[in-house]
Amino acid sequence: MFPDFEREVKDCLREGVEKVEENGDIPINPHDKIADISSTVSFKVAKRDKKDPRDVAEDILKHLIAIKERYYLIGKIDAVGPYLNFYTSKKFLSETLKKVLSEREEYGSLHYRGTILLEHTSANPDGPIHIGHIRNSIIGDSLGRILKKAGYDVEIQYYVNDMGRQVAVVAWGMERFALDQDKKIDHGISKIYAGANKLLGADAFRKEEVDSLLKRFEDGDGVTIKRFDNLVSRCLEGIRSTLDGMNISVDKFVRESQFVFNGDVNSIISSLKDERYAYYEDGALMMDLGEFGFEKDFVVTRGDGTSLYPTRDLAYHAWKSERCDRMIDILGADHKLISSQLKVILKILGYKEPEIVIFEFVSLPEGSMSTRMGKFISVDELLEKTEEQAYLEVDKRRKDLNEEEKRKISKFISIGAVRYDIVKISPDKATTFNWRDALDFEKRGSPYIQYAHTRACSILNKGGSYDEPDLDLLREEQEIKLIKKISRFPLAVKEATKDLRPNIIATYARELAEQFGQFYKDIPVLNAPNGLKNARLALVDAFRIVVNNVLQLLGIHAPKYM
RNA sequence: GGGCGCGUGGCCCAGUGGAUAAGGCGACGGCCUCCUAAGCCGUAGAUCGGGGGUUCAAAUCCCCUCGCGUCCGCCA
Repeated sequence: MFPDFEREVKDCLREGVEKVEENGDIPINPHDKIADISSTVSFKVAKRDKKDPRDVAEDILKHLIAIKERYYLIGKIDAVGPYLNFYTSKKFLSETLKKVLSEREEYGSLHYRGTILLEHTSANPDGPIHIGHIRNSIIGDSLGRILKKAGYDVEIQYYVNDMGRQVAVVAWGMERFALDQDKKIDHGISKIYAGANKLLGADAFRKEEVDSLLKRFEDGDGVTIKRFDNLVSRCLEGIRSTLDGMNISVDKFVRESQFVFNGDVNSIISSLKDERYAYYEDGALMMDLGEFGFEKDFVVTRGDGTSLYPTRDLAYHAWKSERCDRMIDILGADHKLISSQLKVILKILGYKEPEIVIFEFVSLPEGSMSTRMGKFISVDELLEKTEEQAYLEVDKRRKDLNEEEKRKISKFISIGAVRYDIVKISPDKATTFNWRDALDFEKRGSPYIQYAHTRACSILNKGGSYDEPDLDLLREEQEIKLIKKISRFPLAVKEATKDLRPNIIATYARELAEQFGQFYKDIPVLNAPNGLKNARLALVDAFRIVVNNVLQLLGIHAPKYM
């Protein structure tokens, strides 16, 4: 409903401001600090006419008042100093609730169109995913859900690096170390990978063995390919089960090697060598991207003509480019340079450019993580510990529940807590992981929002069904504030979609739950007189629907009780 | 050395051109005969790293500077 109000305010302003002969953009601010929407046009007009913006605001206000009756979602309009403030009408409030109650889980959906290929995670299959990778997965998964809500047709892809040097190192290590059968497969592989790296050290001879393994793979040697494929598939199985456990789904795992074997990489290389930016150095094909602002040249092939990861990535993006309207990649900060070079080269070749969402690193108090060194905290371990902690919290409060129920609750609380803690942080903030915060459930994170949902469910459960509510009875401050917050959900979806920032949804979810908390405290529902009770039940139901929809966008379970 | 990002109360963090800088943790003080206290209310705590500039208006834009992170040709 808020977008409709926004449109009315814009139309109304345009009409009113024309009277003072101003045509350009009409600036409005939807923030709810003071009014529901405010406008700063007065400054603009005042500057042009060299007048006091406060006088201009008064002047415009007169015109607005005269026409405002035709805008049924606008209630009060006033001018505070130079600011023109718009407030929603009573009609707006009841229309908002009607819309939520009829659209249900569709509420908040927008009408954007097109297909998007969203790539996220794409962690190398050399071990389990750790708390750095999961930031990628959570941002990507949440964004995917948000973009679907916005109306896009979204396919999630995980690009599998199945022929990189790390895979060769694991394959090499497999022959020298026994796989720990007690461990989850990706953890077992990680141990071998770290062990192999240690053994390789600076040993040139051993490194040559790894190189020749890689060469045999690229030359299409059946046995080597099978070995690589086997361990990549098994590692991926482990990664996939971790992702599943966090409500993260991937539509397609795309293997890097397919672009080498089907000739795509070679055709990219031959197109590139005909470009005027191309040159050879010691047998390696290079691209001078100086005119695009890159100091360092881009290396397309090794001296021996074999391809490098960025070149194979180019082939992957060229392939994606022909299968969608938009490509979005979620990448760690270490890919900033390479991804902007990739964009430029795709453009040179005439392909679509991906939109890149960069997130900064997650480090440990003792420094950065490294799969190669075996120095990381895995997502499996994080979930295990948070679930354990969540169990203590559940057990403390719900002695009445049986073991199975308590386990079930601890599980969705811990998944939600982890997801929320990560998604709420702006992607461009580097963070340091610490156990104290990760295991703290006494803050306004996911459990708080889930709890608001359970309270609403509990009221609805006890209140029974309601019929034909007279929504105009909802006149208390906390009722109105809650409805207004509910009305802004589509706005949050729109902003998160436009900026590709899922943390906007996380903030909205918290604000929505906070508003319900205040409502809950001040407004009795079950003990209210009949008509009012009916209307309030409808409001609680509307809140329940919206908080459920928001949690859905964050991949967090909305429980009926906890 | 260069590029990019970040710097907001003791700690974490939202806000990226407009009004009184939003929350959380921690601290202090209140609220359960009443829909789950995983809650609600209140108090203390911020020269938005520092300096200069643009603007009617700057945490937000520009320049300089300091600190941290990250990247900088045959790894991925």
